[in-house]
Amino acid sequence: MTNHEIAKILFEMAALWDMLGVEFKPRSYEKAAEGVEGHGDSLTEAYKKNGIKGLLEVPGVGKGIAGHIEELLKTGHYKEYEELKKKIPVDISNLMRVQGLGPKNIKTLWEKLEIRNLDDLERAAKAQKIRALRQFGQKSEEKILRGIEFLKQSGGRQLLGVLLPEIRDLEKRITSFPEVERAAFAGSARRRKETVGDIDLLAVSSKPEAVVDRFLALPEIDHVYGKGPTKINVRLKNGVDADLRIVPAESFGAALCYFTGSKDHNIKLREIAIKKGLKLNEYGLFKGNKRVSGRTEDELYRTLGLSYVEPELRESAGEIEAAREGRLPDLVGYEDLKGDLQVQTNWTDGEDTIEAMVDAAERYGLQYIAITDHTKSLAMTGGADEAKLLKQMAAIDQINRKLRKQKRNFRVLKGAEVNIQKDGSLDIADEVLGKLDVVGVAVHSHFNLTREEQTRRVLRAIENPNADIFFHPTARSIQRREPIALDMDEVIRAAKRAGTVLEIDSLPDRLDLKDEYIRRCVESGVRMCIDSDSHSVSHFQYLELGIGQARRGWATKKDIVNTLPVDEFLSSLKGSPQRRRE
DNA sequence: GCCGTTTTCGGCCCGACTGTTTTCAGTCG
Repeated sequence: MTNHEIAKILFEMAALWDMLGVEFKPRSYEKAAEGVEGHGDSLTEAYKKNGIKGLLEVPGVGKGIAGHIEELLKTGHYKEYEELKKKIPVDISNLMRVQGLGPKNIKTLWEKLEIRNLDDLERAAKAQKIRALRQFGQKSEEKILRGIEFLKQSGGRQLLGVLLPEIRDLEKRITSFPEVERAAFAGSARRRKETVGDIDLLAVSSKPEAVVDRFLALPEIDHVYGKGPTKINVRLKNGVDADLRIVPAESFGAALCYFTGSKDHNIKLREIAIKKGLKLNEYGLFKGNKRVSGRTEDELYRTLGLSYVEPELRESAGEIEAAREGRLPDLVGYEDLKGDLQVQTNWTDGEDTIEAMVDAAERYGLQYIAITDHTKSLAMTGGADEAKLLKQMAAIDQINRKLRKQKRNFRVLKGAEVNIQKDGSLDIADEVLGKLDVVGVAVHSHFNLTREEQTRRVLRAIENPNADIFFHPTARSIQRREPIALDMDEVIRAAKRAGTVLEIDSLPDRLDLKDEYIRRCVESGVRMCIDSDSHSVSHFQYLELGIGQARRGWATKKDIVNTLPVDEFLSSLKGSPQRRRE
């Protein structure tokens, strides 16, 4: 059973308790579901290894829910859930996805109209049966139909890398309104989560109504869900929802914090406020009616007795405690990278020449890149064999000579993205690998091996003395392909033993390693690198996403090898300098 | 049902907005 499947049942339980009017339980189940969903390790495995103790390690899961999960894993059944489902046999998870429908309304729709799923809901709404219900009306009915339509069209979250440019564009346009002093985007995009559900925007103005009017006039807006004097909620033509909130300058910090989230982080801040006899909301931190803080986030955190928490850390994952004790990490910065260690060119499946990639990387502010074209067993990309690699090395030597002559402070490293074969061996001869500056190894096939087989295969590759970096370790593709089944703790231990660097691949749909594994590497002292995996000159911009992910994993500059200047970087690789002789 | 630098019992964030209501429940973030 996957974590996702377990989490789904717990989410449904939360809704079911809500329908029954039970207090506090819903929130507990919800929190447990979130904990399970976000847990990197399979609970099935954790339970096999450590029994109920393994389950209790998940945040939000206590004795009660751990017992239910155990029952589910052991017997495939969960009695209480099945009984509640018998009482209210509806497709809760899908119905909850309709904007404006929550547990209470779903219960009413089931009791009065026997609506069980989205199809029933759509039929009833189209037949105008819903408007006749108490507490519903024509507008609710129309809203439900729009919600169903929206689900059919887009359905869910989009990749951060896809939305970020559009979010920044909106931010810029709002900033340019004459009544606006300043504007900022917040929400999960500011926390650099890998996917974004909707766009949260914040503006400072003393004329909020005028800002609302100007925002409404933007051509991007498709539909207005709701608007008030300081708040507006719309759907954009690109299919994404956006919220704009307008606050006075003295509330900007508090509003930015509130709007950035995460929700759990905010709740913890508010609890700290309560304990200090204060009240925290989006307008500021208050003692009675007196605002004591809130103009900037920095000030707000300090008043609460905390050091400033970077947005990427605000996931209620220990950052509050660390902020209280002054032991937050000094995160790797967005300007800290000096090199990029995974770059493809038109020698295989990249679009551009080595020279073009060099120019683009230099413009981006880098000092070195490794050219890492695919190798031969990845035939569809025109992967290089030994002879082609040797030829490319000669070409790179020539480019470096030219760069030196032009007095450019830039170096091209000879590398490859070497394919890991099914048995964990590499598809290029050791003798040639030994001539490269940087050897990356990667999984591009046999994604469906068992966890034991896959882990064994990957360990063999990591332990290969020629393998400097393990590229995109879990081979996931967000919203498209599941990660390969790996015992990540084993992988991290092996990387530590062998001195192999683990990569954070920055492509919008990879972001692999993901935040949770990055944090484990940081804790284990395993070094990582942040690469763009560029296949064209425009892809270096994605490095920002990888850096964001690294920050979400609490990584500092010293955890990331390509923050080093080129010579220091090269001599930090395993086996060097013996293996590499110029 | 969870959780703990005020607690192993007694709490559990806070406000905006909608739609249906004549004062508020439900949803959302």
